[in-house]
Amino acid sequence: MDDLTEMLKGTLEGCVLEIIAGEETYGYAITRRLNELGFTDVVEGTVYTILVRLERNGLVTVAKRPSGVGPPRKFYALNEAGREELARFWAKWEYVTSRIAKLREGGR
Amino acid sequence: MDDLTEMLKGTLEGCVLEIIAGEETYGYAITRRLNELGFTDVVEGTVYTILVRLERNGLVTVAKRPSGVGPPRKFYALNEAGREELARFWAKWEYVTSRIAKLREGGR
DNA sequence: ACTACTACAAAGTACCACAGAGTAGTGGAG
DNA sequence: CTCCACTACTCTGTGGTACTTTGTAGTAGT
Repeated sequence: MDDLTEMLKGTLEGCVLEIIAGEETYGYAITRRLNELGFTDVVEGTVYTILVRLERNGLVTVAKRPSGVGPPRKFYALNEAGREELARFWAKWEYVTSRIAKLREGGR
Repeated sequence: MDDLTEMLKGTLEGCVLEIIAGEETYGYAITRRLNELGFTDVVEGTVYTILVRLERNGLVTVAKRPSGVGPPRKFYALNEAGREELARFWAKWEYVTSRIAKLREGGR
């Protein structure tokens, strides 16, 4: 699928949040997960900026742990604020998708 | 619904395209239509920049007509390239929404 | 050494928001 | 009759945010 960049604005952060909500994980693995899911063009650099933002906004807790196969990993987990933000994200997502569905079917 | 700005990036243009595909229309009316649909914060300025872009990219044809209740309106209609772009937009939209649905249900 | 794994920073781009200016017609106050 | 207010309508400049690109750099196993 060609360039999804613009369409991912504002949603990629929510996706990362959802992935972290599922399990405590780290940047590199999150990137791989997104790639698997079909967001093949997402690279580490993108994910790290999102993670930095999440941390700055106090939505996640961070723990550094040795990896055994490379440099230490920084594991991220959602805190309460993060779960609330995730809920808000899904609410917005549903709102937007429902309006667009309506538009598409020519709804009034 | 609070700030949808970021989530609309990359989709608003497609919405405008879809509206124009439905009927030949003009900027002000498109804005009102989007507002009705639930995108209440979208303002004229935003729509005009999109229309300028569509025209520059050769996706629409333009016709200026007197209005009777104000300055002349610029009516936009999709051309063949515009219809193709719209089809690509929906394909991307379906792709993204399906991947996100998968992510949400914890799909592998 | 080489490769895979992992984190990060800087510069660039695209899209939308905000705010304001400017044009055209209508209806009402004086 | 003129001026003003109001609505409809278009256009432009500035700015913010998020994602991309590109590159650096460090750790550990083969």
